[in-house]
Amino acid sequence: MIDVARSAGVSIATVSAFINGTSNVSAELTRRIEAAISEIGYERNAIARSLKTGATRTVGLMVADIRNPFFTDVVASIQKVLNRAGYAVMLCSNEEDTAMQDEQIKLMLDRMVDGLIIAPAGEDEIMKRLVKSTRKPVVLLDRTCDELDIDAVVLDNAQAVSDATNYLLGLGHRRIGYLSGSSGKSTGRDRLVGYRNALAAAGIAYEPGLVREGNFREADGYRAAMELLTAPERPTALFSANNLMVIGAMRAIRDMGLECPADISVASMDDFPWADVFSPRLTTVAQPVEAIGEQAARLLLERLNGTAPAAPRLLTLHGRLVVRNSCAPIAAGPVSIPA
Amino acid sequence: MIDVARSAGVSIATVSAFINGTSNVSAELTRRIEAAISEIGYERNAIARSLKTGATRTVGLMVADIRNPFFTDVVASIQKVLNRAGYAVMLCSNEEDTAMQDEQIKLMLDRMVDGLIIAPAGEDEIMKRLVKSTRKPVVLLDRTCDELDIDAVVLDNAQAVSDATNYLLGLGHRRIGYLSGSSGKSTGRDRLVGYRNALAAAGIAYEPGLVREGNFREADGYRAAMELLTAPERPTALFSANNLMVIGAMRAIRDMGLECPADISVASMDDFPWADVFSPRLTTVAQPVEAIGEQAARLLLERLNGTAPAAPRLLTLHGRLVVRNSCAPIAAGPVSIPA
DNA sequence: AACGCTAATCTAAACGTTTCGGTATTGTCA
DNA sequence: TGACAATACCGAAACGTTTAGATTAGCGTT
Repeated sequence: MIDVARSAGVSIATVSAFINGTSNVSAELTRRIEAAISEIGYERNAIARSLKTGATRTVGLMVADIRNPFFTDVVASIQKVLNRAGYAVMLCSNEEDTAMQDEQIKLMLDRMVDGLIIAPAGEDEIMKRLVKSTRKPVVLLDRTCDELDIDAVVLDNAQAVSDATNYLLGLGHRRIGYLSGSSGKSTGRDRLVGYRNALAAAGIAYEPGLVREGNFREADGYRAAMELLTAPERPTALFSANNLMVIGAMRAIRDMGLECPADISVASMDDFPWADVFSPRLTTVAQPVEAIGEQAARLLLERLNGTAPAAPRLLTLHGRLVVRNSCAPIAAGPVSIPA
Repeated sequence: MIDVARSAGVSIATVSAFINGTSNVSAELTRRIEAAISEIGYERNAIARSLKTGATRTVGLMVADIRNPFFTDVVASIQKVLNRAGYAVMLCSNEEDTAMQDEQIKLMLDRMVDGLIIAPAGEDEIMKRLVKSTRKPVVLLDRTCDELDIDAVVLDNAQAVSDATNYLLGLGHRRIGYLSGSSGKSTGRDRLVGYRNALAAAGIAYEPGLVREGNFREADGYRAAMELLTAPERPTALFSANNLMVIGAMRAIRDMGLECPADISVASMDDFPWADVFSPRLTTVAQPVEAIGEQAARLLLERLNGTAPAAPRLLTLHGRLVVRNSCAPIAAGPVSIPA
């Protein structure tokens, strides 16, 4: 910039004013500056600018698992609105691990991002301290966090799972195995609540033996489903608290030589783009992924622009049960024991 | 830092030396500086540091489609090795679109990333000029680019598709529909070469009418498959040049009321984690996603460390045909016409 | 006691912007 | 014609580091 100023025979303050449109500069100087810029091939140094202005126009985005199509969709959506607003996004994944999570948050904060959108892997103290002590706006994605009074956008998880459970109940299922997410995450807890609520409303006793906790990964789903399938009294249906675990569950079903839905019904949180072309065509509750991303980005943008109210906002979106053919009706009465 | 220096009664140069371990500082001053740091809660400003050192310890990563599980896996792998080396990654997606691609590259370069890993959406001039004119190291991922003599890691695409085509040929298929990727990308071209090579080696004439070009997205696969399936003489097998298009193809097959593999065989590039638990269990050629990511990250890291040879390196990894049950053998002879 | 050498510390100049306050220059109006 | 305001431009001080080179102190030699 100093070279441009010299070449155009003006001060650097004028060049800066021209570039940023901060104040009027005469036609004559505009011409000379433009000429100098294109001759020199000048490009503004964003680092120096950031140092002076204190903003990087970059936001950090931490998801819980970058390989999970749910998060991928949300990332794409967030990306779109943030880019349109002139922000770049620094992405990372905590791999559903709190230690990793702390590291990643530090990494981003250290890069001086202007704000953060995070899907917490858990509610550990370090992470809480980190987000409480930073002065940058943070919005929670997919999962809330106790003690953190900040913007968040989540699904009405209890309702979503309740809907799915009711559907299974409606088909006559009474022993519904539940592959739960980690109780260390709000999604894990809230979804379980939905299951219990639906059971309670139907007057069915909650049976802890039908619930297995995992950490939302495929391997967890496999293990959990295996335990349920090899138990003395096998459930007639399985509900998985997320998309990755249901794949593990299907693998377990296959390995046990069972057929879905003939031998066991399966339903799950989170939809797949391929769900209605491969068999069994899974019944799922689809999340409004696009909207979740848009809203999270919007909340953050409003904080960054200072157009947000002081009070934290909690946005709750709604899932949609997509019935396909992975659940079969069951004969009335208690569990049918094959002859 | 200036406050820390004042509080510890030393110069800022000494504080800097202590923090960076640049030179020895006495036990006494170390103690005082540490005390001052923790008292003040000082954290180094990475922006100022970058301004001075000219490095951000951030690398830009542009994939072609962030929703494509292939890229997601590669991203996760790159992320892992880059983070371990102390780099953050700024991720974006060009959505298989060259205009978007130019924008994204500018966005990242503007953020002063130290290097770039990109999966080009195409070989447009702007993009070439951009990467030629930047002084930052760039490595190409998944796709090469004419006229760009830089590091790249790709699959042996011709071989991969050739293997799959041979498999289909071995089952007796003679009319193999090919859902091609865009000819504007090296993957699109190289994979088609593999198909033609296999056909040629088997002494089968290449029939352009059996090939439809798409842009690697699900909708393209649907459209392309539909065209092939509604043609007067329908192919007995379909090969899709990538994972997203094969889903579209399966949708088309379903919409046409056909069964796979009974009515038509299907195989595809790129594996899915769920491929062997949902039916039809797709036969695919799996890419070594983890290795691709690792190698790309390694190439870049070596450039950043200055430990790379001057000459550009081209790494070619190999795919692996995973046979499942989406392809059926066909009766010998020409296409069987149902009575 | 003077000297040189090494190690520890400091001073001050960058890095490339933005921005505050000031100075010409011009135009307006009494 | 002189005072005043508005406009266009500039000088220089930040922003928070790193780092080359200067200074100082300590210590062994002679």
